[in-house]
Amino acid sequence: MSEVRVRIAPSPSGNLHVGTARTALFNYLFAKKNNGKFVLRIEDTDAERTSQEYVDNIFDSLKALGLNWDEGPDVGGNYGPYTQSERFDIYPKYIQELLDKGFAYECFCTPEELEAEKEEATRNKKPYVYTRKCENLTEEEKAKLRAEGRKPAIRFNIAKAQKAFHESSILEFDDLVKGKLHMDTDLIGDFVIMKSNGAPTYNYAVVIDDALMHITHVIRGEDHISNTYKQILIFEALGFEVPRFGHLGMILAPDRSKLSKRHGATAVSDFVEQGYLTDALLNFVALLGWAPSDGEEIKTVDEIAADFRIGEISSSNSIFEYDKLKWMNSQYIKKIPTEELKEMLKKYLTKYDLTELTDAQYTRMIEITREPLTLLSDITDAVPYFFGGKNVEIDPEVQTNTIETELSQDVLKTFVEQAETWEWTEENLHEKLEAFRGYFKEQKGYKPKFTMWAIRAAVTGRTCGADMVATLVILGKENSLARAKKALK
RNA sequence: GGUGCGUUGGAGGAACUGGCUAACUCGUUGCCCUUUCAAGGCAAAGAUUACGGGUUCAAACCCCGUACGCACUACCA
Repeated sequence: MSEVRVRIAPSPSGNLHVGTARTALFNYLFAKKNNGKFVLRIEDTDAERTSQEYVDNIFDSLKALGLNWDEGPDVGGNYGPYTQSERFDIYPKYIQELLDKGFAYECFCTPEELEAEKEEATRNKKPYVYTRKCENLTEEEKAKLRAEGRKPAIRFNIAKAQKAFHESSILEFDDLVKGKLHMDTDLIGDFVIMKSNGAPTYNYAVVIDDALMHITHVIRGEDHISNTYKQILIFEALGFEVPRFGHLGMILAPDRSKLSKRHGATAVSDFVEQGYLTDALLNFVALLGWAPSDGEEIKTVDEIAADFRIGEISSSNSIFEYDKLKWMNSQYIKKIPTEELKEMLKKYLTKYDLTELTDAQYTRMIEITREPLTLLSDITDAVPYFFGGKNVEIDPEVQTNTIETELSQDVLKTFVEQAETWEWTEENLHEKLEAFRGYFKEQKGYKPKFTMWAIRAAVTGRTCGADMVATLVILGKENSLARAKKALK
């Protein structure tokens, strides 16, 4: 059997979508599993919707995900170029072949005429299929239309191709994930393969590219199922070997509609910006439609590749559950060594003056605040009180409900007096505060929790946060006590 | 409207070619731990496998119908 070659062919009309990322992943896994090649092709035939910015985003996102391609626009390969707009000169040749073989014909219909036909059909509640009125135009008729200045589009002759290679009008293929799929080709209109401006259309260009790039397996979203029949026929008409196809279910938003911006992040770069780890995103997306055989969900791409079988992919749509992604992200964050994490988090701490802290203090701060992080960006709101020296912003509610209570004032007064003499190390403070809590509990019946709350509220302006002892040490005795004093009435 | 694909607890999903009380993970709830919030540990609740028929000793798995969802139905990709 020849080498397995798969491809991902995004259209640069937007940033790389998670759905595309998942498709890319499954292609990548399939290639890896079968020792094949993973090809990246940019489908930018529609110049109007395409932009270089998106091309860059696609490259960057795929790279960030670790989905490295063996052949592509930047790395090259034996079957380039890998950007459709650079392949425009190779498309006409096969159009001519199709024309010569009688599998395609020129169509002079105007958009208005087509539109009218369509309306007519919907008015009569008939399914619309192109009428093929240009199929048998004589040379004279064509010349006349050309003389009028009309430029023809080229249409593919479905019926002819179907008849040439199949016994009935039913076209069937064996899908890698969905099994046998079929369609009555009489219901497919003769579609345009080359626009009147000379540009190839999607369904035509993919076939030429896939054939010339020797793609053996086409794994893509199920929104392409209906295109598959058209494409198979072109492959056959041109005498190309037909690749195997595999169609994945779609990814839907929690409300079962298409995943769109209003649901939150949709592009890989959006997720990254929001503080998601690409490894977590990739792992999560792999679980949409696929399940590990050992039930262990947190897995590296290599582990997934080893366990991956295309036929086991679920063929139904799946819902993108942000909650589970968040959980997975938190699991991945936990695995990152602090040394690494503290660098990664700097990106989310730009609103603070990091020079206020020594490297040791900064490291300690990350150590004590990293535990509850779900998103990297959560760090931003978790650490404001480590900055600002003697001043800290107090939450108004905390001010009235916690700091100004009699209990808190009592605790703080004693704290300020006693702490003045304490040696300001974590070890020592730990002991001292334990005794401190014990004292209030025994003498006044204050719950340890409330005693600590008083101190925490005064020093951090909040009632919840990182480990209190470590926080005090990072802030230093001077700053800590200054804040505590300020809280006294 | 037509065509195609799909439907297992709130979500992801397991259950090999029909055979035990329908896994596991997220979420939810409760408990524990505790200087707070989390995290972590433990436990529980939650499914007559969309619905209705049929085949069979036996069906989530096979067949038929219904409903619902999604996709496609472009000189977009």
